[in-house]
Amino acid sequence: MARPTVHDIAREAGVSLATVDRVLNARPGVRAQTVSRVREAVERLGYVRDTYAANLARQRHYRFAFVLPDGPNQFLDTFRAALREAAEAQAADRLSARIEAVPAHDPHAVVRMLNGLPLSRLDGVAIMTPETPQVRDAVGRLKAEGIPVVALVSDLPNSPRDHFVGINSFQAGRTAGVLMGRFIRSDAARILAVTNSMQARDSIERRLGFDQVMAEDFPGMAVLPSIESHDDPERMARIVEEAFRSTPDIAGVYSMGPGNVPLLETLRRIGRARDLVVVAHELTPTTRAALLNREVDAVINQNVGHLVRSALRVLRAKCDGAEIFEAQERIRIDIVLRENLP
Amino acid sequence: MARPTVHDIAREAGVSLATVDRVLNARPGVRAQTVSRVREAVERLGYVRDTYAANLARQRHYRFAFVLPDGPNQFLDTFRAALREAAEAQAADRLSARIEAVPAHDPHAVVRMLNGLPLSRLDGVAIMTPETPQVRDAVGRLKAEGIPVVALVSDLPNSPRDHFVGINSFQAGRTAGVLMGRFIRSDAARILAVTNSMQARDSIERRLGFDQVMAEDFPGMAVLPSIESHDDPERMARIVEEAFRSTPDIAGVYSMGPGNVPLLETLRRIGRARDLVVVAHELTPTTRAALLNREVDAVINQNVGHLVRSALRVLRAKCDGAEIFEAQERIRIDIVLRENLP
DNA sequence: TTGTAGGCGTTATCAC
DNA sequence: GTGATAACGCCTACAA
Repeated sequence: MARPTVHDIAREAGVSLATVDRVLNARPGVRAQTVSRVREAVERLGYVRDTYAANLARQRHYRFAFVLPDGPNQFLDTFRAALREAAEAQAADRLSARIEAVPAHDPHAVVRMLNGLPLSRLDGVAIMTPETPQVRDAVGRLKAEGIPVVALVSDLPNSPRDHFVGINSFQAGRTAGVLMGRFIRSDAARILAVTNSMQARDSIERRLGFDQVMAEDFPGMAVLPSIESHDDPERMARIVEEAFRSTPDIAGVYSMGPGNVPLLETLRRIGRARDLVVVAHELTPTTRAALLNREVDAVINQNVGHLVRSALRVLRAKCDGAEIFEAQERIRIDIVLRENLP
Repeated sequence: MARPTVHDIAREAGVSLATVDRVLNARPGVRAQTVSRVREAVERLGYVRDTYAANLARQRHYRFAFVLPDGPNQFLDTFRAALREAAEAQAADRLSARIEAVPAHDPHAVVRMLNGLPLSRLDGVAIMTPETPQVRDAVGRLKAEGIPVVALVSDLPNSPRDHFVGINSFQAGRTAGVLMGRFIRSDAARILAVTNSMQARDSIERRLGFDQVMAEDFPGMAVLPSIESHDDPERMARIVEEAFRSTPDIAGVYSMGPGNVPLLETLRRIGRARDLVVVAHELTPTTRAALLNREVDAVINQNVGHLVRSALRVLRAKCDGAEIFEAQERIRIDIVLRENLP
């Protein structure tokens, strides 16, 4: 009636505990015949290993490093908060997650950080950074040392990372596009696309998806060339004002990157904050407030809690050599409107 | 450097293991002074209980029953599949979840089931059923026996259930409403609202939310009185055809309940499947296919995986007398379009 | 190739 | 009130 243990298997198979353990953990030094005797007993009794006991005996612990860009960014703030919270909640489960901050926009700093990680006291690494050849190599070195690596939010597709935790930017852009097209109540319209930098692959892919939907489903609408703030609020104000001056019939704004604070301020200043359809990415205090006061119409979001928990689960699974449960790890593209704001 | 254990606490506080355990588990029979000595040691060393070891020593296991309506329903099918999957994945963590099927639309059967549950072999119950006074009493009896109870998908707000796992139907209706209003490209339109039964509280609340948004934000649109299929496909066909005959200028259909298969078949038959804005609830094989072929424009969804995992986590927490992590347990109202289909 | 004995960190059952 | 001591189920030296 009660769950069978290794003792039951041992008795059933007529061998000792150690032999059962060797078979269960696929260790060498057991005769093929004995192996199958044990396997049969496992099968017959319906044995499932007790992970609590196993982890206890193994003295297993998971020490992870999260290499994240530093600097002021509301998305990153909420992400870091979610990570700290999750790490704290799982401390009792022998998990620790350190945040390793790296100056944003400094690819060399990321590489230095990755190469300087204390490999002997580390069981996995999560990295949020744009891909460069040097980053790729650094990931390769970590993998060569046997350390699991996951890419976070921004994929490193040409590196040997084990897994990507995040959403497909192209699909996210398509989702933004269809909302823009359907929310604008006229068939012909001009749309302004804004980001910090079109160097970032995220922005490129989002724009690609956005344009694709526009071309397919809203042929009367035209998306203007992307304007770039380079993370400079004053530049943002200038280029947005300029765009509205030279193209007054803009009906929608697609904010592909960060910088929603200066963007919305500028729209407010020029008196266009309420009559436009605005679609932005990432739910932050700013976009949340803007949804509530109807300055932003839709936010395309990736839930930071999910990102964090998924990264932790995947790293754990990779450490244990366990399968990951794909369906659970797929990060959804959330559409957040004023009405379904969490 | 390594994590402190109860042994370290005992040494630090100058007491024995047993005393430390008594303090940690708030058991009686320890002098107040000794208690604070131990507490201080815990504080000083930063001790956190190892859940693996604790669960092992306690021989803790979690046996849950899920009381679910039987009968053909795509949402329930996906829900049951998700439950089986989650239960299997957590079998190694000493969790078992049985599904107790109950004839749908038979309140007495639910009550009989609840009253007949083997209380001595049960650590928690999740219930998906409409609220009736008898159900309320049955939940009361379970609680009186000390068994944690969660309501699933459909809340039992007047019962002493510990927690509700699901979404707010009113908000879900508002979300459907705003999508309908914004997706219809004219300012004046008639909208057909369909469900199986307006007896169900879910449908009532969804309709309420839907109407509220319509009145507030789309004053030119009119929602027709809800039509009810009573779970009869032929009746569904008849009433929908009739509605379109008597009101040909319908521009949108809001499907509040189950029955999307006969609804879509009927729309197809009368040649209206592609020119309407259709908003439905719950992502199922039918609504998924309809999103892909553009017969349905938006689906309001509650992720079954989340529902299941949340219910399991909450029941576990209640068994352990632990706090639940609210943010993680809030089920989101997912908006699913063709573009962000998972 | 197989078995024995002890330990992982916590809890529970005894004595004192 | 308090303290030894033996589980819990699994893993791992080391011995045979």
